Amino acid sequence: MFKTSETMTRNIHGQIADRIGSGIVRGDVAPGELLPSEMRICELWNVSRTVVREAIRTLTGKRLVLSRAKSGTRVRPPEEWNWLDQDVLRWQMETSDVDSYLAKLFQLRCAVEPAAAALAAVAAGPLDVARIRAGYDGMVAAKSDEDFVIADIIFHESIYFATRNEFFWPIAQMLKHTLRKNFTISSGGDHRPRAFVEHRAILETIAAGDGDAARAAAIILLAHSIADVARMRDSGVATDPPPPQLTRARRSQGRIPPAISSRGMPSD
Amino acid sequence: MFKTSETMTRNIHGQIADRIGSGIVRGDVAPGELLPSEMRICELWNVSRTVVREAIRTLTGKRLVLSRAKSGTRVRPPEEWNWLDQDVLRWQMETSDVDSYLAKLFQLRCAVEPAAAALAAVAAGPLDVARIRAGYDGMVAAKSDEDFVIADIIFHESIYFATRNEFFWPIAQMLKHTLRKNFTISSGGDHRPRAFVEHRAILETIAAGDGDAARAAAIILLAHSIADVARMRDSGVATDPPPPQLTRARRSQGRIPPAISSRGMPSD
DNA sequence: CCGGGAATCTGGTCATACAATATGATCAGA
DNA sequence: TCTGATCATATTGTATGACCAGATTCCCGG
Repeated sequence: MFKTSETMTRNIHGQIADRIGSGIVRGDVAPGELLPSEMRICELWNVSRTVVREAIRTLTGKRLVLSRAKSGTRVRPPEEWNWLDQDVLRWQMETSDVDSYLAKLFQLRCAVEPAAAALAAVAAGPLDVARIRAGYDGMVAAKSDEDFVIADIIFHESIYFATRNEFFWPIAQMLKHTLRKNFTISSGGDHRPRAFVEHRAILETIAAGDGDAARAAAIILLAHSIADVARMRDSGVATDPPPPQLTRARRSQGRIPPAISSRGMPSD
Repeated sequence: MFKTSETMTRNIHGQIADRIGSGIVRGDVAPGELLPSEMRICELWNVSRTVVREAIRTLTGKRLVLSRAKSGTRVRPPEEWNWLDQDVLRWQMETSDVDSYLAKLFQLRCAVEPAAAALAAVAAGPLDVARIRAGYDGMVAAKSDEDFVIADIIFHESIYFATRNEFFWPIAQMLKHTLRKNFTISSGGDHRPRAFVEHRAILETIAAGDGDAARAAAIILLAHSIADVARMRDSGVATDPPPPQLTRARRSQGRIPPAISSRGMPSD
C-alpha cells in the first residue's frame, strides 16, 4: 500500500489533520456540529495541543471547519468546503466510489477546457506555447505509460496557465494531482496515435491564435476521452447509485450528461 | 474605510497572516525565496511564535508557501496558489486593477456557468430548484440594489449547487464572496426587467429538465452581463495594460475574448 | 416560571524548552 | 590548492504549562 499523500505524512500535525479531516468528510461529525474540544483531541491521540491547533488550522484553510472563539470548532456545510483541495478530494474518495468521481471530473473538464483552450489561443505568449509544446513532445517521446501520463498532464496544465487567467489555475492544480493518481490505468497504448493527432491539433490552433479552432479541438479530444472512460467503465464493476435526493423523473439518457454539445449565440 | 475581511481581523494570527500574505502577493519576497525565520517575524511584529506559526499554517493552506523542515518557508510559484481563496484574491486586488480582474472573472463565468446550468437541469432535485426559485423571487421582491445583488448571488450560487458536482462549488464560493464586494455598483435599476426575463428563463429550463435550453439561457444572460460591464467600464477610467510577456501579433478584437461563441460537435 | 449571576468550558495567546535536521563554515588530508 | 569530512549553528517541529477573555451552562433566588 502506498502512502496516502506527500505533505500529510511528514509532520505529526499533518497526520492528525488527516485523521480529523477524513472523519469529517466521512461524516463522523455532521455539518454544523461541534468537534471535540482541543484538549479532548489531545487525549484521544496523545499529542500536544500545539499539534491539534495546527491541524485544525489546516482544516480551517480547507474550509472544512470554522473555529469561533470560545464557542468551539464547527463543521461547515459541505457546500463551502474546498473540494479542489487534494486532501479533501482524497478523503472523499475514501468513502465515495471512483466512478461518479471520474464522471464529475469530466463534467468539470468539459466545462472548462474548451474555454481554456480558446482563451489560451488569444492570450498565450511564446513561453506558454513552448511549454505546451514540451508537453506534446514528451507525450510523443514517452517510453512508458507513466511518462505518457505525466507529459499529458503537463500539456493540459500548460494550457490552463496559458490563459493568463489565475482563476483557471487552481482547477489545473486539482486535475494535475488527481489525474496523476488515477489515470495511469487509462491511456493504454492502442489509442495513442489518435491522441497524438488530437493533442497536436490543440497545440497548433493555440499557437496559431485561433480561439474557435482551439475550442473545437479541445471538445473533440474530450469527447474521445469520455468514450474511453465509458468503455473502460463498462468493462469494470457496477456503476454509481442514483443520488439520494432524487425524485424527479427526467434524467439524462447516457451515463454522462451531454455537457459538451452547445448551440450558437448572438455575437454582440 | 471598511474592514478588509471577516475572518482575518478577529484573531492576531489572522492579522499576521494578512500582512505576510499581502506581502507575498505584492511580491515582497519572490517565488522560490525564503521567508524570514519564525523568530525574525516574531520580532518584527512583537507576537509570539505560536501566532506566527499559525499564520504560516494558514498561508500554507492557501498554497502560498511551503514549509520544509529545518530549511525554511519558501514562497511557492504563483501558478500553484489557490487563487479562488478570498484572501488571496483580496491581496491580489490590493495591487492589481479591478478591470482585468472583472474581465478574468467573466471569462471563468462564461466557461463554467452554461455547463453548470445544463448539468443542473438534469441533476437538480426539488430542493435545488426551490433554492434557485427563492433566489429569483428575492430578485423580484428586492427593494434596494443591495437586496437585488444578494438575491442574484443566491440564484447563481444555487445553480452551481444544483449540479450535484462538488468541483463546481468552490467556484461558486469564490464568485459569491467577490461579487458581493464588487457588484453593488452594477445592476442599476434600468435593466432589471430584462434581468428578470433572462433569469426566469434559466430557472424554468432547469425546472423543466432541459439541459440544452438551460445552457442557452445562461449564455444569453452572460452575454448581456458582459455588455453591461463593458458599458460601465467604457464610461470609467483607463483600461488594462497589455500583459508583460506579450510578443505575439494576434489579439482579440474586442476587450473580452469571445469565450462564449462555440460551434457544434459530433454527439458520439 | 422566569431572570440573573456565578462556575465552568473553550479557543486564543504567550513563554519556554528540547529535538532533529538542513545548512554552511571550518578544518584535515591528498 | 582543492577536496572531502566534521562540526557548530540556525531553523522548524513538538511539548508543556500558564493565563486570558468571551461564551455557555446551570443553579439559585425572585
